[in-house]
Amino acid sequence: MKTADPELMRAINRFHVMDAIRRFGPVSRVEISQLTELSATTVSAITAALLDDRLIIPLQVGAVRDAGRGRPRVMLKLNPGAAHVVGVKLAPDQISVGVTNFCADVLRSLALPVRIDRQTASVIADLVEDGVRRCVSDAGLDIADISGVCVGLPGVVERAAGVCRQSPILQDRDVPFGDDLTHRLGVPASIDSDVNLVTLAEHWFGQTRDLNDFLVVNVERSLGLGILHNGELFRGANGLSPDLGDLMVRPPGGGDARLADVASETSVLIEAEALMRDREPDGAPQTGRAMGLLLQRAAGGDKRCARVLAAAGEALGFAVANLITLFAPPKVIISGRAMATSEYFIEPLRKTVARLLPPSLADVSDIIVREWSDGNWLQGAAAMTLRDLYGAPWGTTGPAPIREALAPQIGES
Amino acid sequence: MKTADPELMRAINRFHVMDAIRRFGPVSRVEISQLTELSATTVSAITAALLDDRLIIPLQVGAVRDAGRGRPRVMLKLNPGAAHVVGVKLAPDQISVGVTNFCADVLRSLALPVRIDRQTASVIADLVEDGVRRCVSDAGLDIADISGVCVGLPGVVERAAGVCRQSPILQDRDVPFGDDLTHRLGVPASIDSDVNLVTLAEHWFGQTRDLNDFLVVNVERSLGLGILHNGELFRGANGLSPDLGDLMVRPPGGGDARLADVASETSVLIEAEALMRDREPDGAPQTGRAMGLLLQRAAGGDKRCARVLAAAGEALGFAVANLITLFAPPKVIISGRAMATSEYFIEPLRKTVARLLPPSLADVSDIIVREWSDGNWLQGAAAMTLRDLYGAPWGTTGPAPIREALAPQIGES
DNA sequence: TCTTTTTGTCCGCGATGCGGATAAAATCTG
DNA sequence: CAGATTTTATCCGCATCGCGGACAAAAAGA
Repeated sequence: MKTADPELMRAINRFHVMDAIRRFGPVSRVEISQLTELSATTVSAITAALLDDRLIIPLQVGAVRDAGRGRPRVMLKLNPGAAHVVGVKLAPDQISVGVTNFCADVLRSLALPVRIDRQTASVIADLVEDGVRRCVSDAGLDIADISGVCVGLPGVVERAAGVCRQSPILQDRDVPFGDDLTHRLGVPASIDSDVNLVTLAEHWFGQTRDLNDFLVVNVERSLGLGILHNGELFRGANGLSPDLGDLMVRPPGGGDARLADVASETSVLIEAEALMRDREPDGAPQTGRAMGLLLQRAAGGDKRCARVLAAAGEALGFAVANLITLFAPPKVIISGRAMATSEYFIEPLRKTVARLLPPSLADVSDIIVREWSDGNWLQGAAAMTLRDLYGAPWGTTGPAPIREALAPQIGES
Repeated sequence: MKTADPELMRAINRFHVMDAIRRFGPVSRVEISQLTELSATTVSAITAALLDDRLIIPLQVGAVRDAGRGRPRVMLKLNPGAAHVVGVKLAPDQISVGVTNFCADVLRSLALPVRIDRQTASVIADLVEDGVRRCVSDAGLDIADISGVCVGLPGVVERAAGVCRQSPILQDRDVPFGDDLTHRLGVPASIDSDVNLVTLAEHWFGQTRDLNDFLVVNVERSLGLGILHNGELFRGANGLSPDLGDLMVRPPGGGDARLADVASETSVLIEAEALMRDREPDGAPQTGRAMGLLLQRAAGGDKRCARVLAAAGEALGFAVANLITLFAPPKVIISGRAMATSEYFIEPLRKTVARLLPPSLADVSDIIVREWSDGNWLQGAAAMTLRDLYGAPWGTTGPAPIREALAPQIGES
């Protein structure tokens, strides 16, 4: 635990100032003062320190005249060159790497179309290392210029420990990716659930920017759940991010099933395989291709194809209704590339949620659909690292845990 | 938002000191210093202020010799008389009221066996008001001595607003119980989900005292869920506490059902009614009586009765498995009076959880069963109010919300 | 009685935030 | 064009806080 001392005070206020500058673009000191409710004096002191550290810079482009008399405001903004970070996204069929500056602008990105499902963790780490080095070099930077790396991957990830407990793209469990990459690259590397990255990206850059509570449900080959609660990413105890695919549902047919086996793209494709094969006899089609075909057929009036998508939507809707019951978020964002944006999937989902939600929660949540590009993911990964560089000091003032060494001693007295 | 100023610093540290004194009974200043990691100087200053406010008192009973030389430690403890609070629990068939002191010791309690299911909110408020006044008077106190009142009731409660959104014991929705009672009694009154009270009681007084993350599942006439996350009660966005009974499940028979209609005592009794009636022809038996009978028959080897209990346990186990997947709590506490403690209910629950949990989470959660008395609930209600009196300063340093008045102004500039 | 040991308090330092005065830099006015 | 006005940013002095070290207090042991 961190005790509350002047240093913490400053850390908190400095973060507030940084946060205001980040969120409200070029902004003057007075505005920061109003936004943060800090005194002008304090803002001045903190911005002076930030300027001194080169974390922010004044915007002097023609001095945006703000149509009033008086001394003109000096607009401050993040210094794009203050730091560079690397974001990596591991997906079953692709590794995406991107270098961003301090504003999370993607300077250079790189996509390696590799089927990593069947690779060992060590091989994957090799690929990631190469990708990162290559991408950094392509961006005209040296690896020493990089302040941090964040890797997003599906599954259950314990960010604090840098360990991936379990993932659909890794055969092993408890893979210490964080330390491994830190060691390989000589740069602090962290890992997190891919959905957490997209959740943070949504919070920092998306339309949900000013919303402090929302859920992100990511539907791709696997299912992910990101929870923003009170402006912070929600993690279970131990810092484990939950895996939506591990939730259990009972399909109408009976029995128990993991949600991932019912409502993910992978499961839908398996389900649809028979339907597809009857007109496409050349074996199991490629994933991306097959999903396109399925959506196309559903749109073309193929009832059976539509039914497969609807079943997945209903299963996910069931889970989403329960999540809304638990978290009551004002917004639920369904994201994904192909299936997630199809009306044949979304409409049944919406209907199911509406049907199952208790009356008292009927109107609290908007369900919106958002398609994400690789750039968004990389921005999320960047944001995750940048958040540390900004020095967010939260989670440090909780009640003290009982330290084992001390507890018995007190019991005796 | 609260800015980080010296005042906040002091508030945080003072709370840490109060928390240490509360949790570790009579404790000396050095020990507080070690527990909180605050300097001896700071602890001395804060305890001096607390002593001055009469919130704590030195324990001078014979000066507990701690078997060492040197200046003897002055043990400090909470001043029981520093404040008095009232806790109220509303259950379908009973109103419990208790007066506690600053240490959450129940000084006097009172149980009104009233079937409040069918009463209007106004009548219930009348009953509560009378009960509180009576109990306070019985304790030899005046209503003016009471620092706060907290009412726990099942359902969806928005504590911050003092409104009960929806409850199985109230026909109306959005009942503003908080303001109503505050006005009636002239004492700050708050309401909360009953299971939140028991969760806080567990955290403050139970065996889970030093655990910062756990779930409480309360099984009585209705189903409740309390979540302790990071040492704080978890509430959904809007401060709504989730209602476990509103979670949806699919019973093996097919269709959708609210968990409350499958796994609560009420639902089990309805299910079992037919079985019971065949030997007990005198109409629907009393609730408490009927559950006893059901458990007795199950223990006596009645397979059908056991099956009814097992079905409820399995349904709840299904939900608990999903909750563990989401929150990964080290402990899950199943609490309740009758059914919750029966092996015929718990064993199927445990088995279901074990069967459904993903391998990566198989060992993270202990499921333990705890029977709660009225006293425990009242302590929880007391703790909820006392927490405010201690001045816990959390949740005040989050990122600033965009204030509507200011946001457009910034957009223009 | 004197030493040793442990506990609690006092003093001075540095850091922080804040309010008010002051400087800075523009427009408006005559 | 010079002074008044207005708005912004900074400087100064003050109060509060936490902390480290010196110091007092209170007991047991030598």
